[in-house]
Amino acid sequence: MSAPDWRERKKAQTRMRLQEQALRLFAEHGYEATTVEQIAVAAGVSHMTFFRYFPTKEDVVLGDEYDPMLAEAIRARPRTEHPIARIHAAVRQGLVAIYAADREALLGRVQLILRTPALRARLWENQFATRELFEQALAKGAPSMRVRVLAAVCLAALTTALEQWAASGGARELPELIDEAFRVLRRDLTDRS
Amino acid sequence: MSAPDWRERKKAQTRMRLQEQALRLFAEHGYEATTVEQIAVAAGVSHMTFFRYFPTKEDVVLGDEYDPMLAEAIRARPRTEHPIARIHAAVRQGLVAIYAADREALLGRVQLILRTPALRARLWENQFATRELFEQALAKGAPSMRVRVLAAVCLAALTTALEQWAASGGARELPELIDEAFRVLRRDLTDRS
DNA sequence: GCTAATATGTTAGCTACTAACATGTAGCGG
DNA sequence: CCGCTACATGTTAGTAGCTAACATATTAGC
Repeated sequence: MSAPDWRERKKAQTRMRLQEQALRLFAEHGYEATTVEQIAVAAGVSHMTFFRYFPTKEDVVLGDEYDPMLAEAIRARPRTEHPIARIHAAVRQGLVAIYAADREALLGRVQLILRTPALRARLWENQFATRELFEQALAKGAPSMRVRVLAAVCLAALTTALEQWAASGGARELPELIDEAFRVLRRDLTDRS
Repeated sequence: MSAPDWRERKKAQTRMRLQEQALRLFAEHGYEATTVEQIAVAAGVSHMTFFRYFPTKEDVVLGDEYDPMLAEAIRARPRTEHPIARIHAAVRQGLVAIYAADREALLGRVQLILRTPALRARLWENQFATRELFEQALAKGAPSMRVRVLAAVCLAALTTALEQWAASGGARELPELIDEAFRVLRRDLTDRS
C-alpha cells in the first residue's frame, strides 16, 4: 500500500516550488498577465501537474489554511466572554502568530489579493466558510438570525482591518488595526454620528 | 447625427431578450450547465452580440442597477439620525420598492446568485462599490477606520437578511428580515452572550 | 525480474472571452 | 435614385483556464 515517506516530501517540494514560482511571477508581471503555463515551466513541470496540485489558478494564492486554527483558538476562549470578545481575542491571537512568523509574506499576499479583482472575488467566497465557522463558535446547532448577523459583523471587522493594513503598505501594525476595528463594534455602534 | 429613437428601443429589446432567455435557461438547466452560445441562439443572435451587451456571463444576472437609487435614498434621510439608522431606513425603503414591484423575480435572482459559487463571488466583488457608497453617505472625504467598519457592518447586516430571505424560499418577508438584522446591530451588539 | 501503484506527460477538447475584419441595413445629402 | 456613412451584427480565428483519456516512466513490494 500507500505512502513512502520520501515520496510525500517530493510532492510537498513540487507543490512549494509551484507556489514560489507563481508568487514570484505574479509579483513581477501581475496576476492576470501570468499564465499557468509559465508557472508550470518555471517550476519544471507541465501545466497539468499544476492543476493536480492546485484546482484553480486562484488557489495557488488563496488556500484557506487558517480556518482550522481559528476554530481551535475560538474554542479555547472561555465561554463567559461576550461572543464578539471571544472572536476578537481568537482572531487576534491566531493572526498575530502568522504575522510574527511571516509578516512580509503575509503582507505581500494580502496586497496581491486585494488589488486583483479575480482574487478579491474568490476571497469573499472563501469567507463564506469562515463565517460558518464563527457561527458555530457562537452557538451550536442551527444559527439564529442574531448569531448570523454577529458572525457576519465580526468578519466585516476583520476584513476591514486587513484592508487597512494592506492599504497602509504595512506602515500600521495589523494587531492594532484589528483591535481598532473591534473597538468600533463595542463602543461606537450605538453612539451619535 | 446619431441615435434614432427606434434604434435605441431595438437595442433595449435585444438586451432584454438576452436577459430573459438567459434567466430562463439558468432556471431550467443551471448556471454552469448553460453556455453563452445557447443563450445567444435562444435570443436569435450570435455569441458575439451577447458579449456586446454584457461584458461577462455573470453580468447578465448581476448588474448593479440599485446603487444609484440607494445613494439617493440615503441622502434623502435627515442627517440628525444615527448613521446606521439612516442606512437602515434608506435600504429598507429602496429594497421595499423593488420588492413590491417585482418580488418573485427578485427572489429568483437572489436564490440563483446565492446557490451559484461563481455568482456569489462576483456579488461580494460588487459590494465593494456598495460599501464605498455607504462610506460616503456616512462621512465626506477620506473615510476613517470607524466609518469603514460601520459601512462594512451595515452591508453585512443587509447581506445576511438577503441570505435568510433566499434560504427561507420567500416564506419570510424581506422588510421584516432587514429590520431584524439591523435590530441586532442596535440592541444585541453590546449585550451579554 | 515481474507486477502494480503512482506521479507525470501528451493530446485533444470545451468554454469564456477578445480582436480583426466582413456584411448588411438604415438614415441622409445629393 | 445613388452613393456615403453610421452602426448593429456576424464570421473567423485565437488565447487562457480547465478537464478528461490515455500513454509513460519510475519505483514498491513480492
